[in-house]
Amino acid sequence: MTGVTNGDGDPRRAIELLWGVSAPPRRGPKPKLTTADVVRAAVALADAADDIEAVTIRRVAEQLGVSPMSLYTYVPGRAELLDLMIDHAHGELTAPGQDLGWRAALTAIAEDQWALFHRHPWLLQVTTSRSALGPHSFAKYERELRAVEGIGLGDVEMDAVVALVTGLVRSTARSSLDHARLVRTSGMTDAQWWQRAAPVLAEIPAADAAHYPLSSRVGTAAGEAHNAAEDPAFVFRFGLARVLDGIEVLIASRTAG
Amino acid sequence: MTGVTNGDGDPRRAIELLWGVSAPPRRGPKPKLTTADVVRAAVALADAADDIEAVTIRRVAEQLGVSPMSLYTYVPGRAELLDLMIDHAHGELTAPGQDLGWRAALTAIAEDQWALFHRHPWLLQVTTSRSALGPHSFAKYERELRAVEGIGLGDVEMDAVVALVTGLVRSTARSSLDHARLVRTSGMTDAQWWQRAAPVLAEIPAADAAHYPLSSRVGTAAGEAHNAAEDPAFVFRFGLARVLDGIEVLIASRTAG
DNA sequence: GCACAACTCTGTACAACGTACGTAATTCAG
DNA sequence: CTGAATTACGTACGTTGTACAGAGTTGTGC
Repeated sequence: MTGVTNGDGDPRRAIELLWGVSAPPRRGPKPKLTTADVVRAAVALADAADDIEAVTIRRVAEQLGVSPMSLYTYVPGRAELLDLMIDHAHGELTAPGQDLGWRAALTAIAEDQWALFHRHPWLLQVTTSRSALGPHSFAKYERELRAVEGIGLGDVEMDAVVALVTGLVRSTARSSLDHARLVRTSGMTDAQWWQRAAPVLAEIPAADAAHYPLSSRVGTAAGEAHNAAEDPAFVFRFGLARVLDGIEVLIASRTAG
Repeated sequence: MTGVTNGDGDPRRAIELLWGVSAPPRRGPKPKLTTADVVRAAVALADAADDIEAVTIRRVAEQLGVSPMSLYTYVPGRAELLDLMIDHAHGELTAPGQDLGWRAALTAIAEDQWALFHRHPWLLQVTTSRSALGPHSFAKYERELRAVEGIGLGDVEMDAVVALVTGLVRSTARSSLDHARLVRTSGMTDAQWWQRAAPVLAEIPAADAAHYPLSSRVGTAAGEAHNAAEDPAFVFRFGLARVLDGIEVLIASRTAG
């Protein structure tokens, strides 16, 4: 994994690939594949392994029965392939029902994204870049804005509200998925892990519960309530309710004036 | 580009390193270094490069004037080194002032973390779960809980409120830093990138503004308001205000009952 | 029909990574 | 003084993205 992302960041090629508007070749051998084939194979690999690191040029090529270097015919590099994967996955998002009201619409959007992230956990392992402005990502933003249209917010506020809600989903889904991945790769549940960690911590005077009274009380209570050290699904729905309440306060202040 | 995972190894060794309680060696050559030296060098590298990928065993060793394999004397592996780096950085966090009230205290904590993430952007490149068990991470959680202690919330709610606020900081700071890194590595500002991307998008019928009326209107408005395609600092403070308002609604409902 | 340009596909190669392994050097307990 | 413990290091393996050069394939202009 060399950290250097090749590519001067040429928008033309990236956008053409995302929108599928590259002209078909006029000469040369018939391509064995399409860019979409490569993207689908990469998504399948990431899904199966529950890990974006499983998406290597060599493995995608192998899955497609083609030499590694051939992939560079369809995709400029690995970074751009990840961008394409993201927009591909965003195509699975759906529109909320009509005339739901902003609160129900935002809730539906948030739940939809929450589910998407759990279907494709690798989405949250990729830092999105500018070139991820494909058709499905565009449509996603448009739907999000439609949910808060005409409720008394200014344009800048609409953008911020949408960023706030989607950010909450990303943040809590990331916790959820990182945690699930950790349980899977370590082979230990939270309880099992704590069972091994607790005696070690107990030997350390500085880690005594007396030094961290709230942590030990609240941490224990939360752990027992959720049957785990953390419960991101609870934080997601709890947080969404708080955020929506907060947005309601803002709307009330706007429409009251 | 892709994420970086930290430790899932043996809890005992990991915890001993985090709390610095390993017994000094009784025989053998004097160690040239300490674990803290290694952690400091790694943090310096990550800070300087603004990238966790710069922290390679080989480079840390070079910085310390030591062979790569010697580092394994002080640290079980790269994953555990990342754990240690995180707790080390958490040591820079400060306590909010006394008797501020929950709202000011949570705001101070959020701003403190926002600043920390901007001082050490690599913190958000490492996926953290169970290993937040060092002394400074413990203290961080304790301070967060203290901010919402005694305001009428139950233990489980206190935990959720704290997770909500810190999640907001992480989410918006991540946007901010990913964006800054992108500008740096691509050498293009948002405006410059759009200047090159716009003509390409204009050639694509499906990408016409008529298909995305709200996106084009709101996106333009937000872009002009912030002088950039996105302004995570604004979303952070806007979002924090909404979240605090939402928490206030919850507190009111608790104390009213 | 033919030459050539355009295009696909592949093999080889390189630099970088984490780290397993074996070994030499150093220090202290007995 | 000997042996055990510990540090330090050189070598080596398997992995990664992808640059490069060349071979094979096809449509176009003549």
